[in-house]
Amino acid sequence: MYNNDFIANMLDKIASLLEIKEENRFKIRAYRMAAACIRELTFSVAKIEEVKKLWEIPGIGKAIAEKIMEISSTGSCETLRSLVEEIPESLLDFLKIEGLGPKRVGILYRDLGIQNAQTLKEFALNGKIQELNGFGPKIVQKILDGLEHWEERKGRFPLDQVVPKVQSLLAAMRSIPGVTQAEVAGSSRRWKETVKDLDILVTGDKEHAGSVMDVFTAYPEVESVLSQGATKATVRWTMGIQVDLRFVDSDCFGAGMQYFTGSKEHNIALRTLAKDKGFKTSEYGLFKISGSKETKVAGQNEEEFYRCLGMDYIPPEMRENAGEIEAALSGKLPCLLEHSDICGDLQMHTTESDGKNSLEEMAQAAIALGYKFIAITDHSKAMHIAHGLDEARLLRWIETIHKTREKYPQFHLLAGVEVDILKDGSLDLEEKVLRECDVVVASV
DNA sequence: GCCGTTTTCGGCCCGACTGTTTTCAGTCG
Ligand SMILES: Nc1nc2c(ncn2[C@H]2C[C@H](O)[C@@H](COP(=O)(O)OP(=O)(O)OP(=O)(O)O)O2)c(=O)[nH]1
Ligand SMILES: [Mg+2]
Ligand SMILES: [Mg+2]
Repeated sequence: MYNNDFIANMLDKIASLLEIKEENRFKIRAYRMAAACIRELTFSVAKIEEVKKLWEIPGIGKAIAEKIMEISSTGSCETLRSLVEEIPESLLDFLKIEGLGPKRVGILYRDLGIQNAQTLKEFALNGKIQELNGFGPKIVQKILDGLEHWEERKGRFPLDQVVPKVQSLLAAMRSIPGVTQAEVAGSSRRWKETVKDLDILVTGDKEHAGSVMDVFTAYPEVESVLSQGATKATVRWTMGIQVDLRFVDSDCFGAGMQYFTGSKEHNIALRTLAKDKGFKTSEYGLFKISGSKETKVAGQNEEEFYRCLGMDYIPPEMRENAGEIEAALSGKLPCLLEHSDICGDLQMHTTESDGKNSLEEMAQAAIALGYKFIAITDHSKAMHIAHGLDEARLLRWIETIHKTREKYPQFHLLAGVEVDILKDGSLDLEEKVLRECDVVVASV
């Protein structure tokens, strides 16, 4: 069964090949939009049996729906097969080189017949590439650098690995004179599990933009500066992650956050909607268009930005163009689950087996978190290394939990066990003992 | 390729930075 990511990746591959082929850019965007849209779906596309059902998904039309059906059942499609006859798949790797996009990759292939890394390096060194239209010494150097650092390429980073680093960077930015705000944006603000890069928005007086850029590019973690302009800079840190900084005026903070938080697909959908309603939106604000006149109607405040477009405020976590804009327009946005919505935990270990904290410590910590109940479910005896409980120990342990429970009358301290499922499928503890538990978790 | 209470054709988000462009294309966010 081909999953949604597999199908989306294949549509993205078709899009990239079409780009190198210099197909119509809106056709290419249609493939990219369809891919992004499939990644956001909460059900498996391959399970859909009728083309019509696919077709009903916004962003997927008749042509792409049929291709999806084909990919779902065969793992590929005719469009892709005939495309790779024209445009070698190996060219797709070149797109990852800084400074090489579909146009230049296409020229390299068509004019010089370059389709693998060896010949790319060869032609970069013998001066042939530099002679091409649209190429020069700087691009050639970037190609050579890109080939050199091919193996060091990093993929996406787990969010928890980068959060502490970004907090330190924000602190450094906030201490620059003239800076009013520094916040994390992009996929980190949308709380994606992994992020490709870090996106930082800094606001302040225009005359301080230069010093912000200087501090950012001289930050200790920086390995190289990829670009640096008046309001935007990109660097790569030694740990391999890229960091993007955007600077806007203080009164553009809301619009800047809206832009830089994304997602790209959410931004495009929102901007299209704004346009239909007679507005223009950018990182500088929301502008009402009348004739040739533009009047700024929002910019400072992100909530206001959405309100002026006639919709509820959309939390960053929902900004993926997965129906949230339509929901916000009709006041039907779902509520996000908050930490405060968690009222208990039914799987917890204590020092009685392999936990780090005692029964009382666990109970008190749960109460401090605002929980109404927890279940203590230490391991059963098959887990020797975890010092698992046998029947006799479990019975005594249940008694201890019952006694402890009396100290916390407002709180539900449940007695339980995490019982192993043995190789033959039976449980590790006798049923009559398990019956004494409030909660039994069975695990393999 | 997708889409539609101003539509089935003619639009499709908007802006910054770089390099080689003598007026802007390519790439990226
Ligand atoms: N309007 C508009 N905004 C864009 C576009 N591309 C990127 N952005 C905005 C929205 C993105 O969330 C933000 C940061 O871009 P990134 O490429 O870093 O993507 P993002 O952080 O969403 O995901 P990532 O984990 O980095 O892949 O910039 C675009 O084509 N149009
Ligand atoms: Mg990002
Ligand atoms: Mg970025």
